[in-house]
Amino acid sequence: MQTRTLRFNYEFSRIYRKGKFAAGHYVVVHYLRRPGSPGRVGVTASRKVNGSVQRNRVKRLLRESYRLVENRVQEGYDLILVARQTDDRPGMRQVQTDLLKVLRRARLLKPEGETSE
RNA sequence: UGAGCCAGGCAGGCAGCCGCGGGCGCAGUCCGAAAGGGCGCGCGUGAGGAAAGUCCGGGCUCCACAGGGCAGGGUGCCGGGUAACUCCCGGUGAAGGCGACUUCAAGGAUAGUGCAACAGAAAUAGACCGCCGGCUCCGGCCGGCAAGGAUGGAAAGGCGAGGUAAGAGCUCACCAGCGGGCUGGCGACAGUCCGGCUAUGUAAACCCCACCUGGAGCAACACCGUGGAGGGACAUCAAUGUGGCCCGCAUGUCCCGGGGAGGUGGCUUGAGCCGUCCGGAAACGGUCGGCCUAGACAGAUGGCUGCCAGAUACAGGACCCGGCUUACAGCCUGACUCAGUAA
RNA sequence: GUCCCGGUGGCCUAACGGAUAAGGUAGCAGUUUCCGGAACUGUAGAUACGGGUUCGAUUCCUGUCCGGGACG
Repeated sequence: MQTRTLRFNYEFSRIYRKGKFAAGHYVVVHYLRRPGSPGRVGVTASRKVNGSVQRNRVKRLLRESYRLVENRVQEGYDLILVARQTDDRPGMRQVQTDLLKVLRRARLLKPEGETSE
């Protein structure tokens, strides 16, 4: 993964506090502009997602979804992808389309070249 | 064939491509004075039977501690296993089941104290109805009895016979319980004989007896530790600020101890796993041989495709072991029981 | 992750091992009023779940589930 991962709690806190967010059905994206940086990302699951198996599962799906669309994301942003608690257990396609929808709404995708993929 | 019961085991597999954590190797590039670090390539490795609940027991680490006792907590039939246990194995007794089998905190109620509501005459203590005898003014009174009725979870052993005015272990047989002897057993206990003649329940109520027991927990603990706060030393009025000037104070340099953020260790070779043989009824122990099998710190196992007939439960390590308990789709293997049918 | 508390009607609190589980508030119905409120009367509604000890369990023991707290 070219993008570096967020590591410390204060980094998460600053993005939650100062950044903006956009929510979908399965995922919430918090983002904060950070000029001059290649961009970093952190993946988390809501505490309401019951069971470590479910939490880790949705985090894996989110990581994989992000990896597949990584090169289409605007640079210079810190992102946090938060998995939400839902009644169903989402599959890969659902998470990926939801993530794309949210990123597009937050205008975090690169303007052109995305249709070529 | 159906129903059941017990023990053990598996927990989707294979292939291709992309991706992730740890390890080893390679040498290219970038950063750095260096040590080293980032990016890259290759090889190999990478969650469970419960990893869970945190209910017990240990290892390990730190703190406390001369020795002994009390208090508090725990355990509680017997023998064995184990590092240890509230666990496991075997046995005894009791309860349940036609049975295979299952379940049991299963010491002591003549050490003492407490409690036992309501009902009932009476709850550890006796006479309401009643039965029998006597008296009678026919209302009942006196005495005997504890078999029957009624209440209750429990009513002074049970049941039968004798006996009696009616009754009663009053007497006798059997059974239960209590005490003692003998036999078997390491023991719990079992069998048998004798005796006296009967003792409510509750100790997961206080308690008594026997045995065990310091406290905390890897976010323990150890090391490094920018800055900042504190203390000390030096320097020297040379410089700056305060001040009319000196002393002093702050700024300067060095040291000290404690140590927040962060980093490193602890961190995986261990009461380890697999197999052979031996001892043992078993749990388990021993000999020999082989193997190395996650160590993360926003926290690694995922995605796509194909095949296997179909389907994929409960669920993810966080210092490590031994147990218990709880959750769980679909199966496999073996022993046994009952019912039906056939031979 | 480690350690520690708690669970009673919709909500807030009571209940030496002995009831038909008590009270306040909210709900419903009625009385009162022209109507509403207040007041008065009545009424329904609960021991988180399972097992055990006991004659008898909200209480004692045990196992689950749920909620909360401390450290971080």
